[in-house]
Amino acid sequence: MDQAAARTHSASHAPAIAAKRPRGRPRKTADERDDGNRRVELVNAAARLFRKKGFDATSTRDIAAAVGMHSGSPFYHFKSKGALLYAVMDEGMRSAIARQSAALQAAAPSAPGAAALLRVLIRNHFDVLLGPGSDFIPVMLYESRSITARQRASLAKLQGDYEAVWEPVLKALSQAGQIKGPVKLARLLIFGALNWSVQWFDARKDASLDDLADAAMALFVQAPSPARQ
Amino acid sequence: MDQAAARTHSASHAPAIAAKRPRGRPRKTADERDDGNRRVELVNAAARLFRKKGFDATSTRDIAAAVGMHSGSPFYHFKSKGALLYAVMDEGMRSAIARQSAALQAAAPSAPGAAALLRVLIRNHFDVLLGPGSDFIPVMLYESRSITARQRASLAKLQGDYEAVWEPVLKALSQAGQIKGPVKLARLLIFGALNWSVQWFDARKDASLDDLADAAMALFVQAPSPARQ
DNA sequence: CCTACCGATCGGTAGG
DNA sequence: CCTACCGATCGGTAGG
Repeated sequence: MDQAAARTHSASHAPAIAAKRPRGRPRKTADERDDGNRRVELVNAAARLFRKKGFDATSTRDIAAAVGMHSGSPFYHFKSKGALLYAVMDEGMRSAIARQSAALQAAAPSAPGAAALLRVLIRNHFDVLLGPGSDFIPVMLYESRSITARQRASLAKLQGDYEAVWEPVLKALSQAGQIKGPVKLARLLIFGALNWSVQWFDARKDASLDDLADAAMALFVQAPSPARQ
Repeated sequence: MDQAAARTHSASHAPAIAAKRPRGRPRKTADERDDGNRRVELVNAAARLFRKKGFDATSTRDIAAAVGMHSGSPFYHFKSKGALLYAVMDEGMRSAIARQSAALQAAAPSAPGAAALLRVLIRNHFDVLLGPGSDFIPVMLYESRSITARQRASLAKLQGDYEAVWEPVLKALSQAGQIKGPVKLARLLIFGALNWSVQWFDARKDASLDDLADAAMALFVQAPSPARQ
């Protein structure tokens, strides 16, 4: 909670005035002494650059320059470029899981059906992929070739947690005849349809994220058979 | 026709015995004098490596070594590494378009309906993405960040040709009520579902390409309404 | 297509 | 976190 509040605060005022930071102990020059925040800045800059240019095409110098550091300084915070990439992915997954839980929580009071739950999951997924500050998950999806097998295994566990929430929802819709075909393949195809939006979605043109969620629901989920129920 | 035949012939016997080539004028040492084929070998090796390791992580030395050349020699055939990437993408798209035409041609005699046509298109698309020798299109899909704007525009034209065949089919199914939601978004979501299979499909486990096509059809296309028609 | 090579860039480190 | 630096690698070229 404290952690989340600090993150929100930092994110909201950081772009405004980067010069003076009245918070924290003003010892020394009251400048450059805000330890942990530089690490966060590095991860954020890395996420943005890795997404825009790709991991291999982004140099650690690019990242350092983006946060006003000199070329060797990122290695004071991260032991390698790969560790920075992993931090982006790990943080992205943990944030996505937290946001998914929150989205479901917000929808819980109305005791929604499986279709309504899936819409919440899909809508949140589009937000995680395409919403403001959404560089982390696209990096995880498209740069996983550049992490080690051990790191990939750790992330796969988080992805399993993320997808575990979808499984009962999809299964229920499958059993109700509203999603057709093998549910395992349906899940893979649906995630593909959503994840690919990173490639073509343009927030300025195209539809809103709500339009996207509506279109996905219409395409994948059939109306419940009026005969039974 | 001649060109296509030559390509087919070359592709079919090349993997067998790479040593002696009885064809062509056996002047000189009857070795290393088969001009144009080295270019094809380079493109094939580049496609395989670009897919496996990514464009940025593949060095021109890797590609040279893969075809038994020395480090500077690929630049005798291609003026830059980027030109090699573009050749992979361009050849991949032209081949995909040709295969799509052939697949439709083969299905034509039975005068199939829109749903049957879509299945042919989807099945061929999976083959292009996941079938034997299918490195070209995945490279085009996942490495487009590394080509120039001009090259991207040329490829977009080819992709337009490829997708133009899908449009009337999807529109017909949409008008028949068998595909729900805005047809433009449906097309993007469907291509996403198919293209993402590159990330998870494992030919050894999982389903066959026919199973995949069946699952996609079941998920996207609803049974025609029995009331009307 | 090989030989020999170059300038640039990169990830990373020592030592403060 | 900066300064100064290193070894390795890379795309590309001249000149045959």
